[in-house]
Amino acid sequence: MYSIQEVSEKTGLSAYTLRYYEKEGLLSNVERSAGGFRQYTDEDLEALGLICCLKKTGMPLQEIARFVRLTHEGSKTLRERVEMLRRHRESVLGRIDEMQKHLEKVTWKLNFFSGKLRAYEEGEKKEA
Amino acid sequence: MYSIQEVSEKTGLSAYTLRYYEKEGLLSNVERSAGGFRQYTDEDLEALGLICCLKKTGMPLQEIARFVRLTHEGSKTLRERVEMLRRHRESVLGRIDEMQKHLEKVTWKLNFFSGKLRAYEEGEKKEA
DNA sequence: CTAATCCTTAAAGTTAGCTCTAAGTCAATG
DNA sequence: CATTGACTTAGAGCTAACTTTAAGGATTAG
Repeated sequence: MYSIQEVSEKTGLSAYTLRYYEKEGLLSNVERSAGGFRQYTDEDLEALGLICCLKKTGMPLQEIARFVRLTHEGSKTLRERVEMLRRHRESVLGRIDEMQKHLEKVTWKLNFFSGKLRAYEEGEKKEA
Repeated sequence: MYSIQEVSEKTGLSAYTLRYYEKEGLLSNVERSAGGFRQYTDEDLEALGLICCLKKTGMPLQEIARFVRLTHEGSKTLRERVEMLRRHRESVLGRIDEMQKHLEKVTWKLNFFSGKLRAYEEGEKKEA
């Protein structure tokens, strides 16, 4: 059982954000202490792991919330969830691919300017 | 020479966005017709290519604007520009790497749920 | 000539994803 | 028992990157 502060440290998400996520339906059924304090279980941390993973790969919070809702509806939504993950996976693959293409251009530009810089510094040396 | 509309079509950026980018200093010295209409040259398109590339790899507009400003200041800023590109390249590499790691988890989850789905559909068949 | 396109400034509106504050109460720790 | 930290709701504020509107005027292509 972890306090909101501990989970914040473990996940890198602020306590504000954790409450916000809960409000937005990304995380549900978080247990409470007798006094009403959130008590996160290891399962919650697991779930947060998936959430962060989906978020970091660019899935919008709304869609993550939908995924979580479907999960709570049980097996009859399995097809839909698999479909969501499949599409998301495709989109991530696409974005990685795009990034790599753009990276080539960045690298090219970097080399280009590095060359210019070397030439320029040669020029400076001569002047000195 | 291309009209703003044509450039919009070529780049996928709206005319609004093109004017906005100009205002923010991402694109400068765009030529004008006698009547004041923007007339983009092939060079401008080139520059837009780099801008889009940097943007798509996650560089904030402010930083792109800085890069463009430095470019206009000539060779004495070469070192700084090379440094910017070098750092940006590193950050892109890092993000691609992170994405790939997260992708593995997505793939794993997808396979996991696919398995569950198959089992579930088997169950359905038996019932029918 | 006329319809379609472009121009301007200034500012408001939008979306996503937080981030923080207020105001007041309650719980846990030493 | 005092201090620290958590709780609530509701709403304001923030950043980035647009997007749109308003209002009026000028230009260009066919």
